[in-house]
Amino acid sequence: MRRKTIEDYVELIYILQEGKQKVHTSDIASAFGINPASVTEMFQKLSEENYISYEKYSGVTLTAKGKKIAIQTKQKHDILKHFLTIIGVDEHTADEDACLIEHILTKISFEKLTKFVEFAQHADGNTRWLDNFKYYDQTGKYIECNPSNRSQCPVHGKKNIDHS
Amino acid sequence: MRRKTIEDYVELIYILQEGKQKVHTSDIASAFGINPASVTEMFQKLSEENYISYEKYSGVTLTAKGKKIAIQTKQKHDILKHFLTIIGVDEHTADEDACLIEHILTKISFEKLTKFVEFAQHADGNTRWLDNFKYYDQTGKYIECNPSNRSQCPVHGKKNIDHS
DNA sequence: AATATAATTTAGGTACACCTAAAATTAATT
DNA sequence: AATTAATTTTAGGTGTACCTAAATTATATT
Repeated sequence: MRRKTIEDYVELIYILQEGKQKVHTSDIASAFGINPASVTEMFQKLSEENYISYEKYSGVTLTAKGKKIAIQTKQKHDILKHFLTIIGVDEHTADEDACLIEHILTKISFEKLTKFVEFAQHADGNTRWLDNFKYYDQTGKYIECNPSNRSQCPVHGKKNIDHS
Repeated sequence: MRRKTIEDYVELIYILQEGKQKVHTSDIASAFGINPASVTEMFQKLSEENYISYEKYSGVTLTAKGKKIAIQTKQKHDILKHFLTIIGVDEHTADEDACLIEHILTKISFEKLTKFVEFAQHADGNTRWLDNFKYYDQTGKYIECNPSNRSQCPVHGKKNIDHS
């Protein structure tokens, strides 16, 4: 099995597992938009390699091994999605892109991206640059929000745009 | 053929084409680390779909259609790599990750990322936040570089770290 | 409880991008 | 020019994740 396949399946099982005991073939099939027969096949393989515990006709649950990977993958997904929304990507697109990138980004890049998101989240007066970025994104113009030109600054002077 | 396959091949052909007329089976094979026979197969398919012009035993060149995709893909690659290096990923890793992400990032995300890189590149005094990010990356501490605390600011007061 | 319905699994099959080994072609060496 | 060496292609084969159709098992209805 490919890394992407394992991660996609255990991540989805992890998410669907919330509030129910077992995840069924049909749950996965409809979520992925694939045939239930394909899911059965994957359940067998995932079970062989101990990512899930599986008994015929009864659905699956994650093993500790599977759960660990699910959590790691979901975490990557969330960070990636968060990053994309920070730079202005709509939630739906951010979700879709995160879904694909989560499997291939190296640990190094992921760590840097995590730090970046943390940094961008830190709102104690340091996020002015983010407003500036949004302004650039919308207008194509660079602005400098020094105290000296704050009144005519379109972002902090609150004249043209909503940057809530 | 998968989108990724087409893009990988035409992009590489485009890069290897520089300074020579034709790109050969063996060039691609060694660059991708795959068997020359596999490249021949792909040449046939890429030729069928008009991405390259191919004559047996004589190598290939990109068609207009292939070149267009190659350029678009390379541009995506460069932006992605650039972005990753901005947030502190080493060049080699940035290159590898860009290679994979370039095929899957949506147009929307790519456009936002492009803007972000442009914004980060714009050095007219607006990149202080980037220094702050680097500082956070290295120390885990958030700083605020107001004019009032500039002297004791570890980034712009140039006391602790090199942030050239 | 018997039967109808729904879900799951098995069996056999497909497309894709790779592979190896052998054949064909081109290029290099004597 | 003839032979050797290197490159390229053909032919047949592999693994992965999907598919369809049919068989099996579980669930719901009367």
